Amino acid sequence: MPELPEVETVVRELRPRLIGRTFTTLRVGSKPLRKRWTREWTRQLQNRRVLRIDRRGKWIIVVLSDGLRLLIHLGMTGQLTVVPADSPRLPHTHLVAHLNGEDAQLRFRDVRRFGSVTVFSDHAGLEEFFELSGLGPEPFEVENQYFSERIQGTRRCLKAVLLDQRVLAGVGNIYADESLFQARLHPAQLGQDTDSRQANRLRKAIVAVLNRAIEQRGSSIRDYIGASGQRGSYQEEFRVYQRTGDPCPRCRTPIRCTRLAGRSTHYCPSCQRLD
DNA sequence: ACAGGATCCTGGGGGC
DNA sequence: TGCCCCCAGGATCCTG
Repeated sequence: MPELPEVETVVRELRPRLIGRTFTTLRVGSKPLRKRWTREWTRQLQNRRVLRIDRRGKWIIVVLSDGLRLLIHLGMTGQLTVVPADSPRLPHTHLVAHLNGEDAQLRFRDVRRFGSVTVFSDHAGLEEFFELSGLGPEPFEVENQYFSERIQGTRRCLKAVLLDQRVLAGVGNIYADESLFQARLHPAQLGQDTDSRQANRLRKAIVAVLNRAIEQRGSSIRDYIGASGQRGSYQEEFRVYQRTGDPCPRCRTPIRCTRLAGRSTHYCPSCQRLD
């Protein structure tokens, strides 16, 4: 569910609520997430203090004392919130970490359990994990040449390339569609048929769309909420995503929906031509 | 090597 | 109202 803007919003809202505080008691649910929880992780996290919170693509990194790293992925329906300890515990809450000081808890809730929570002993261990998964660069730091080469070097369609976390880290189904619309590129266009001018346009569109979405604290379609429990509002600015049949905001042609790379894909058949 | 499809899981909505 | 099917913001494994 959550893509880069949603994850960035969670991280920004976690920082003032978590940094400087210590995990005291940890409670773990019985149902497994993508990675099964170990007793060792509970032991490691106990009495560790939160020093910093970072984001890499759709990953949340909680840096704790003694180099420990708590790595979290929200999957499709993950929610990471800091709430008063006495607030009702909702169903599908898989991890509760009690915080010292004020009576608050960090909670991880995930209905579909596509999310994951993992612990790494140090910076090197986490970097090795990212290395192994081939996680690509942050969209904001990408150079034109790198992006063009990655796009032109594949026979996959642009939609599939944007969803590939090894090319860019953080773009998902919503922002892929919105960025392709902004760049006026057809989602089914093949990477190898894309010239560098178009690739550059796409790169710029991605950055602009992501930045605007972050300003709006991400998109809340159904499950997504930030660390404070607040919803995002970028869904009100969707121009193609989930707007099948609506008039294109540029040319009034009805927005079309098709299936690409196994995902529903929204585009304007008139503004986004396949050449 | 690469691309596309199936899979993991739960809940909500539409059609009958 | 009930049932069945399809769909959903993601990542990973398998197949051809």
